[in-house]
Amino acid sequence: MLDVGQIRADPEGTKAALARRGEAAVRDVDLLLEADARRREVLARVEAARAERNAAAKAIAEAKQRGEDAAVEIARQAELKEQQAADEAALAEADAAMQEVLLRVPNIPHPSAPAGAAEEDAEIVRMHGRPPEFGFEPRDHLDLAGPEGLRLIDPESAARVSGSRFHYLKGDLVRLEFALVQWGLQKLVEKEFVPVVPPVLVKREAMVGTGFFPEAEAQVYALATDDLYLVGTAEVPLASMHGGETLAEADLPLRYVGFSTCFRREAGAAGKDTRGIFRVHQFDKLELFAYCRPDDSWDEHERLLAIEEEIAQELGFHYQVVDIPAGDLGASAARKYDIEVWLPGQERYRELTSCSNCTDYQARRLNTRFRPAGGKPQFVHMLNGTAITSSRTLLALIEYGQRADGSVTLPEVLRPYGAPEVLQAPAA
RNA sequence: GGCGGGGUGGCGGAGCGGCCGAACGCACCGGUCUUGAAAACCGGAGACGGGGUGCAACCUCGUCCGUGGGUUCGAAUCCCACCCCCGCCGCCA
Repeated sequence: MLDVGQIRADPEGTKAALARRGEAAVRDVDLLLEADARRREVLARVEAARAERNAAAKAIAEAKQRGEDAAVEIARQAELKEQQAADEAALAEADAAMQEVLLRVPNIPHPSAPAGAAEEDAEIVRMHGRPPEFGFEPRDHLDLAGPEGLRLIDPESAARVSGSRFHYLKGDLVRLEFALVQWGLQKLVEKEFVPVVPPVLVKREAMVGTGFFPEAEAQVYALATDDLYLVGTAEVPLASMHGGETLAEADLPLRYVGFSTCFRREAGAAGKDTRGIFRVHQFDKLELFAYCRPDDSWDEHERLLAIEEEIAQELGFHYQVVDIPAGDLGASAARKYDIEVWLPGQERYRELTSCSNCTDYQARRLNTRFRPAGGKPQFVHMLNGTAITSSRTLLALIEYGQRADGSVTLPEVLRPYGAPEVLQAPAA
């Protein structure tokens, strides 16, 4: 959520900045300013009326103290209340109108975020490595590990049990997932991230607070009977964890690494990426999350990206870092980097991880602040980034480790954490 | 799931329907005293929003005692719903 005071102070600047996201956001700023003006106009009247009634109530109290009869004042009070009712209702209406628009307006993109709205407008920041050479025609992860291969990924049974875009992960791939998680966790704990297993069912407030609602409501599974929502990322509970709190400045930055299962409806993705486990309804993820002082957030953003790159490099991936264009940013992000890994099976770069600076957008919605030395409380900045996923990281490892005979070897670094040297087909 | 108790400022904890934005204690900030500190004493301090100002200091008004409704001229205080915490019972991976 943006700062209304800031928008009021510089409406044209705000609109110009938001125009990089598209026209809808610009129109919303106008709506917001209208609603805000209306609200303040009514508010002035309502507050004057309230002041009058407060004074009258005080007069009644004093009269009663003296043992006098206050019937006349009481009658007057009833009258004032009557007159005020319409304005109070108008105020509630104006408030609601403003809130609605305010929740919809996305974060202001950082000036350095590239122009454009399409995936292709992303700027390549840098490349690492080069595409692996196999000396044979590389296969994709489903050929290698699916029903026709090592039988470690079973989408067919899952389709019967749960529907499309679900899968069973079996045998050595499960060991690999847990090894990856342990390895990642170890690395992040060394970097002083606090591990967290958060709740994956959250209330509506958490979804709104992190900016997933209203923008991405269609992507979220809802449990109607309990009024809870399944998170698509640990970002939601990690961002909400300190909601309403005023953090101590000395505690910043707060860095967490959350492990959670993630649930995504993938509405609107019909027919897209249906092969294998690239785009699925359920996967596990190790997520980076940081709370920091506003002055530090751009450094923190680079730091999170560097960690993601370190992970990708140690796993042996060839990738490019892209800077997501303003028009393609999620509502909460001011700037976002993706790491796109080269997939031998698809012969192209695909999103592996993502890393966003949401500045104070989520903090304002969730009311998470800190008190600078001697100053007034202000909103923290929040950032999030993917460390490791059980879908795409696993997928890439399978494709990178393949050999001519269809067997798959795994990186040395994971062996101490329980990963097998070579993936074996399960007994059953 | 059933029954009972409870949510008040940074923390603890009072609070009669009007004199309560809220006693008191701790923590905090400033001052006196002291070579310095501690102690003692004196004083000050909440958040958010509107207006007076372009900002700030400051002044002023409003809102906030878990959340949302209601009763009342007037609600921290009474009523209802919801959320959360604690206890006991039941059920259970």
